[in-house]
Amino acid sequence: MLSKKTKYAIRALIALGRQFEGDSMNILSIAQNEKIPKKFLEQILLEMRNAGFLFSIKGAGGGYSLLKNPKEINLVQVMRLTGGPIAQLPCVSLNFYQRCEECKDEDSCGIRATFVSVRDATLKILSETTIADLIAKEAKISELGLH
Amino acid sequence: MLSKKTKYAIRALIALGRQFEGDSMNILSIAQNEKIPKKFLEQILLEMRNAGFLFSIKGAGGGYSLLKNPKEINLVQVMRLTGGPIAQLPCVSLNFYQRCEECKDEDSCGIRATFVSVRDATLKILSETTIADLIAKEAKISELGLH
DNA sequence: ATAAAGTCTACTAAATCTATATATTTTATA
DNA sequence: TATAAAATATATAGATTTAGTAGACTTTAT
Repeated sequence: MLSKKTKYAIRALIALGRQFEGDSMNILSIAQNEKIPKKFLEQILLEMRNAGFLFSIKGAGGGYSLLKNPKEINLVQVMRLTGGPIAQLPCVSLNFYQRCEECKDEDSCGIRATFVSVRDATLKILSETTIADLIAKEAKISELGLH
Repeated sequence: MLSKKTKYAIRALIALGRQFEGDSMNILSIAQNEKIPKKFLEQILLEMRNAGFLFSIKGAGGGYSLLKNPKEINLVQVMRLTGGPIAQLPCVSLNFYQRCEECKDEDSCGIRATFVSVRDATLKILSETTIADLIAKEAKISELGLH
């Protein structure tokens, strides 16, 4: 399951991505627009800032802006940053690997092999989807009035 | 993340599948062979019994056996039974749908669209993988001594 | 000086997951 | 027929994770 934290992070990046190279946005306005609890969002933005995705200005009139181009941020990066593993099994995770305690032999484990496939399929989709793609999709549909 | 419950359920089905149409197995021996906490396994087997996957005999000499052919049990069925949703987002789940509170419009939501793709890719793999496949893979490799 | 805004750390509350406990029922068999 | 093996059923405990809140601090524009 995608955590709310990750979902909020993606939504915040979309909001900031729409303003890429434009004005900065403050936490409160993102929180209100995206319906994210403000204090929770603070933590999330801070983490993304410390990871080099965002730039911030303190003080009155301050706020956040996106440092990286939305085209260069894909969902794998965001999920790894905020949500931990993408894999559904620890023994299959590339970045958060943990052996199953009860496992007799990883190489012959059919469950593991299956979830390696699931992981790879997931990784493919998420690595090919960028914040720019999400912005484009949302803009396109609302502009056409298709909803 | 796949819960331990689901992982244990699959492992138990593999163990029972190896004996399909043969002798029944008791909880204790499955628990020991597969390194699953016995009391936890009891609950899991009971659930699968009540869902029509297993047949049980009470009393001394009793135990569990598989009712369905291992070829007819795929991982989607098992996961739905023991683990709940397969989707990574509630708003994308076929069987456990829940709207995102903060969602403005599902049709234009790029996050949602992405995770529909992830769900479908996952569903495809899991629905094509049966208990029989897992048994075959494990048997094949251990027989060849490849590990 | 004041208010707006980000920073940082700690904490709490709720939910979920994992596992255990206890009592009951059923059945084979010595 | 007493005993032990084994499943059934429900309740509960403990641990972990997730989500959200609180509060004190720093920085900066006006």
